[in-house]
Amino acid sequence: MSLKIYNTLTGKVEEFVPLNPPKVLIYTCGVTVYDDSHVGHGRSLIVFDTFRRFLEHLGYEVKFVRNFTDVDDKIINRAKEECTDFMSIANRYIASYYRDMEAIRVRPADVEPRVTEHIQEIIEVIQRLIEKGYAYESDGDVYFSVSSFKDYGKLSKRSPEEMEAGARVEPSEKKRDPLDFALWKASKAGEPAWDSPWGKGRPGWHTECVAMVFKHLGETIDIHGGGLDLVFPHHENEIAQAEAITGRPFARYWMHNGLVTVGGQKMSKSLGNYVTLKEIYTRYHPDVLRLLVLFTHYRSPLDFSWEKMEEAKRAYERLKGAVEDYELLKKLEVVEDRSGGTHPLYDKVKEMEENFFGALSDDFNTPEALSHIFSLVTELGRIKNRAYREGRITSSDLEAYRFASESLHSTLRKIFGLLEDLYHECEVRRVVERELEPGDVRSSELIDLLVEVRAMARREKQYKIADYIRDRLKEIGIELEDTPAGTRWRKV
RNA sequence: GGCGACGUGGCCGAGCGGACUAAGGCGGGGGACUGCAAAUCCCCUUAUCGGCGGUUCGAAUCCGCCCGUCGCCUCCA
Repeated sequence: MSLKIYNTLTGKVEEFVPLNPPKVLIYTCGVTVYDDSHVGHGRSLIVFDTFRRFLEHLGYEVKFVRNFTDVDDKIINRAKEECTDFMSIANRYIASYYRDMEAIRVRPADVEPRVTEHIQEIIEVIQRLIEKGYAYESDGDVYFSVSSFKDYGKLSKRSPEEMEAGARVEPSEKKRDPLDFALWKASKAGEPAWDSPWGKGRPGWHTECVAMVFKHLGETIDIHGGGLDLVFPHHENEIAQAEAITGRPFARYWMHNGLVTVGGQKMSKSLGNYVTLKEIYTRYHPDVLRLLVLFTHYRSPLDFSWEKMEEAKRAYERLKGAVEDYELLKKLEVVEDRSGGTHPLYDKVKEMEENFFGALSDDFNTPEALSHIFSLVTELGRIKNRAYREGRITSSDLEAYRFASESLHSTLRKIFGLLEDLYHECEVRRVVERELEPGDVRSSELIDLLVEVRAMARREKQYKIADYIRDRLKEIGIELEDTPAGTRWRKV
């Protein structure tokens, strides 16, 4: 089955053919570390993390690089506000980023380069551009000459003439042309600075990605990804620099995820309408966010709301329940049945897997893939329903359930990064909520005790007492569920 | 102003020329199960796809115009 993905460069869905299979080289633009990451960053991170997992599943040897921009205006400004140096700001938010990624289960990239560790490589890229006549020095700055690169605008589909007409470009006496962009900026007093052939300064934003790609991946990579808002000017400028130097395609496929909006407007720092990842995972299991992201096609806009988080949470609980309920079903009385023949569920599993991977192969259609997941979840529910009615389960139903739920779990975990901590949830949640719930272990024993007492009351048909216990537990966030195999409880 | 995207049931959201009598999720109603709940299942809510006009044997899917929403053009995932 061939993989098809939409390529921003051509504007078409194309068959994905890596340059040197089975290797696949991917680069995505990471975050600028001057503040906590929000849901907008999270979406992009989750999308590409999931896509990478899918490529690995297909048998590709993926080398994945995602950078940190650890020196730029915003970091410097933040440092000034706090009367500290830019490096401690960067380090603080890199640490914060790693906490977030661990919580939302975005795997680290194979290489996570930092700009400040690649100054020499950046300078070399700039020097090569000057040598080839694509860049010029001007009073300690270095600019890329947009008019010297004929393909400029091919990614964002706009021509330099149109942009001039738009006339919203930054004016500067140092630039020969208003469209030219900075590769190197002479540093002002008190700002971080590195020695260069053009004097003390620091790199402009657009060069770092080119230098890092060249160093860690090579001159042509398979996939370059990032948020839709990076298409212009950032990615356009990357292409200009890289292809001016090599004369060869920089990235064969450009993938851009749609933006996260709030009430229809882009989630961003400047609008102040952002929700940090930390807010998300202190209120919800991190899988809920992953599910929310995967419920929308990666190229469509995703309008964030807490209502949607609630919806995703319900869906998440259904998924989780389908996988977990095997533990419950096997506690029921199992009746042997030798009716023979294969259980119909095995075919359903096969069908689900084929449809699931088929959907992902068609421009990474995660919503459709999830629809196939849920059709299997419904099949599992049918078995549960039958078992609950009869108070027992046939051995073939139980075995089929085990097979199907394991297959479901393994697919969700490996590809979507969901339900990774199913059987260790208490521990993982305690890590996440460490400060919030120090006494969790003790209270779980107490809850077990109350559940026991309630069971006794029920046996005596003392329903008022039994219901009182259940209602009071619910008030403190513990929900009880009576099953043919006994009562279980969960936090809500 | 320039360039681009989007508008599908109560809400969200796939589908992008013929198996669409339009996936899936969430919500609401009814039923099965339950001491009552919860979980699970079944049924209903549930669609002619922003509007108008074209192309085609055939359009939610292609083209044109209009209306509406958003993005990029300045740092942004």
